[in-house]
Order: sequence, then C-alpha cells, then structure tokens
Amino acid sequence: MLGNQNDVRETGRPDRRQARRDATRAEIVDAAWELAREHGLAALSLRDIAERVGMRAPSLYQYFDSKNAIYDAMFKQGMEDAITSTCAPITSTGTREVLCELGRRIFDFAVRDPARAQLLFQRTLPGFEPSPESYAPSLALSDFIQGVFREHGITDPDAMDLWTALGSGLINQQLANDPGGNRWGRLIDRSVDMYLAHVTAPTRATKKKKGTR
Amino acid sequence: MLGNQNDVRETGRPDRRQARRDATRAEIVDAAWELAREHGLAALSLRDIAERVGMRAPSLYQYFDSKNAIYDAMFKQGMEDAITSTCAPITSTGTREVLCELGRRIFDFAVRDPARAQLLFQRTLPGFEPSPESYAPSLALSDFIQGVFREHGITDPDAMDLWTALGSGLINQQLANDPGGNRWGRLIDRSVDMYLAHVTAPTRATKKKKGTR
DNA sequence: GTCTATATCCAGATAGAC
DNA sequence: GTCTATCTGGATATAGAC
Repeated sequence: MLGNQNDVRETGRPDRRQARRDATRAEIVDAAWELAREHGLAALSLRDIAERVGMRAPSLYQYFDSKNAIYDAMFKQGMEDAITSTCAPITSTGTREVLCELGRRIFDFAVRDPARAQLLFQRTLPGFEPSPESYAPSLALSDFIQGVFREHGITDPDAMDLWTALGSGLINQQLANDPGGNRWGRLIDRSVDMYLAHVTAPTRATKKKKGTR
Repeated sequence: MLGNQNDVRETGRPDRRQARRDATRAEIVDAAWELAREHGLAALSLRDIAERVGMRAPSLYQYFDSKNAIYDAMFKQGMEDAITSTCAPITSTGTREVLCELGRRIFDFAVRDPARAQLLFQRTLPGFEPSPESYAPSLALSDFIQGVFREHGITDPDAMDLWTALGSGLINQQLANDPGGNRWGRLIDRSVDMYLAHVTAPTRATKKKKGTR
C-alpha cells in the first residue's frame, strides 16, 4: 500500500532492475484491466491476474502489497488516462463549442470503458478507497475543468455542480440503460444548450447567477 | 428463481402454512436489506442473513432457491417501495411545482438508502439481473412519470431522456461526493427551472421542441 | 524473483438425520 | 422445516525451498 514502488536506488537514479520491476508492475496492471473488462471489476482475483502475466499468485506480492494496492494502481493509471483524454488543448473558441467538446471528451472516455468508469467515478467497490497519491490526478482534472469554465465566465460553484450532475447523469444513463449505444450521447450538445441558456440567462427573480454585476 | 413462492394450494386459496411461509420470506428480505445497508450490497452472505433471522444458512433454501433469488426479491420489494414513494397523487398544479415535487420524491427516495439505489438504479452487482416479474414494477414507475409529463405537454422522448439524465446525475453526485449532505439536493428546483426553460422555450434554430405547433 | 505448499478463511450449495 | 455435516471451490496472504 505504501508508495515506495517508484523509489530510486541509493545512487540517486533508477537502475535497470528498477526499470524492469516497473515494467512488470505495468504488465500486471494492464492484465488486471483486461480481466476487469471481461468479467467485471469486482470479480478480479489474484490467481487470474497472475495467470495472465505468466506467474503464480504469490509472485504478485513481489510487486504489490495487496489486492487493494493493485486496485489503487489501476485507479491511478485510469485517472492519468482521463487527464490525457480530457485535458488536451481545446481549439474551439466559442463557449458553446468549448463546453460541447469538453463534455464529449469526458463522456466518450467514460462510456468507452464501463469497468474503468465504475472504478473511477462510482464508489461501488467493497473496501476500496484510492490512496492520496492515486487520487491526486483526479484533483488536477477538476482544476482543468474549473479553469475552462472560469475562462468563459462561469464561476458560480452551484453552476459547476449543476454541470457535473448533468455530465454524470448522461454517462450514467448511457452505461446503465443503453450500453454500447448512443441514446444519451446524442443529447450532449442539447444539454450544453440547455445549461448555457440557464447559466448565462439575464438575472431574474431569485435565480442565482454567475456574477453579481 | 422460478416464481412459485406465491402459489396457492390445491384448494384455490393460500392456507396458513403459506401465509407463514410468506411472512418468513419477508423477514429474510428485511434482514438482507439491513445487512446490505450495514456492510454493502456486495458483501451479503447467506450465513449472515440466516444468523440475523435466527436460522442456519441451509435453511434459507427452503425459502429461496439461491442467493440471486434473494437479490431478486430485494429488487422487487425496492421497486415497489419506489412506486409507493413516488406515485402518490401530486397536489400541486403548475408544471414547475409538479416537476419539483416529482423530482424531489425520487431524489429523496434514492438518497435515503444508498444500498437500495445501487441495486435498483446501477447495474453493478456481479451476475445479477432482475427477473421479468421483479422488473415489472420498474416499468409501472416509468409509465407514471411519463404520464405526468404528458399531462404537462412534454412528450418528446429526447426531453424525457434529458430529464432522467438530469435526475440520475443529481442523485449520483449526491451519493458519490456528498453522502449524507444536500449539496446536489439543493439544486433540484434550479434544475427544474433550467429544464423547463429549455423544453418549453420558443422554437428556434435546430433545437428540438415538445411539439410542432 | 519465482516457485510449491500451505494456512486461514469464507463462500454457495447439497445430503440426509431428526 | 430445521438442523449438522460436508462438498466444492474460491479467495488473500504467508513461509520457505530453490
């Protein structure tokens, strides 16, 4: 569980043994993801993972301290992938186009791999919680999204929460009720229109707005 | 798994043995829900359920054919509770008030019991799928909601999907990121405003509308 | 660093006595 | 209808040989 897996040796730089070790760790995580996609996240077993990488189960303990440590490495890798898929520069300029692009990136990332979405975005695994180190990329992702919104004048925290609800709802419904289809994916642009019309609407009555001017 | 548990005897009416049996079945399902709430849905074990009702595990097989049959009974009971909580007559009249009331009922029902929400609305249990019989109440619930919307002039299927996404997103975020709090519950009325402003907005450009008039 | 062997524990499900 | 006893199989994790 403790994160000394990336430590360098006393020389101050990782030697070849260390590099080999990291490569094997990555192999194990990849095998775990394969199995999770095939049989479900909760059905992962150390035996199956070991078999897929050509080992016996006990050998895995040379690379991970426990099964939860493997889940943790999967979580971390998944979050890093989420950043790669989501945080690329956005070429569009208009607010509507930017939000559509951003929304679609996240939606596609989540829907592309249901098992990954379950580990990253739902909290459904029995006793698993990501370690602070593995959770860090998640915060970076939040910051990126928040930054994009701020650039377009949306700073109200409630408006941000509304956005995350809308996005997670589209993803959720797509995965639960039309896996492999596009029934809710089709609604992304429309959702952005609805959202922007509301958030940028002229102030009226008791409705909270983006600014106070 | 097969649903002969509610059969009547050859006389054509259930006798007292049958009533006792149904009562015990209900006890078992209640105990299973208690344990699911305490230790998580996936952590249910027949031993624990049996212990809670004062039996040994094998005795449960007098009442249910398998562990999945217990999940199935839980699903059915949960869906019936959802109908009870959701489908009561709505006293409000205005469209906004009606949708707020409806949304809040479903939200409260889901958030009140995360384990139940996981079984009913997410598809996260290893090999479980509800039987057609247990799934039936779910369809009745959909029909009710659809009827309410139709009464208020919303018939566009995409608009319905948008509503379910919005609702499930609020629930999802509340359960995952602020369990026990109200961070997204506060946004229900605002979400309804946003939704209605969009769905009932005057037709413009390529935006789909509720009707063609 | 990987293995065999094993410890320990738990699961769902069945057989058959009472 | 409930029990004890057991089957079968799985899990995570550890000890110690090589």
